[in-house]
Amino acid sequence: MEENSNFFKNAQDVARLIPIGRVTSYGAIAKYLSTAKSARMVGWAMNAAKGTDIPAHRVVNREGLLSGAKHFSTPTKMQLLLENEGVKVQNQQIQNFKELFWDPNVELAF
DNA sequence: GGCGTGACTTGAA
DNA sequence: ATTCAAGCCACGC
Repeated sequence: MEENSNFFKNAQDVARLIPIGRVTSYGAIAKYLSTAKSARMVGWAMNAAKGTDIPAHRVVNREGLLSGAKHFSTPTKMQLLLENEGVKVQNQQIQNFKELFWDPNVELAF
């Protein structure tokens, strides 16, 4: 079976729903999937999402830091992608993170 | 098949 | 406020 992991599929699906110029956190997605403690798996799902149409660069940690930037093709790719969407990033930290934060639990409102 | 690691988060001390 | 510990589960060795 290759698609038995709903978690991965859902996480990737949610990530794909992130509006341009917005960002979210692994925990937010994990919590949306009722698995708040499995935030790490979201990161792994993003790892699997690389090379797809999934904007993994819009997913950061809870501090607004581009923790996963080093896993991109280039460490600066993530920041460039975000800035390309109008998101200000400085020193791997998203500016206005609180305003740009896109919470699936709220925006999607279940 | 066990052990360590990891794109994290939360809660307790 | 900061630091420490534990939980989660897939993947590689």
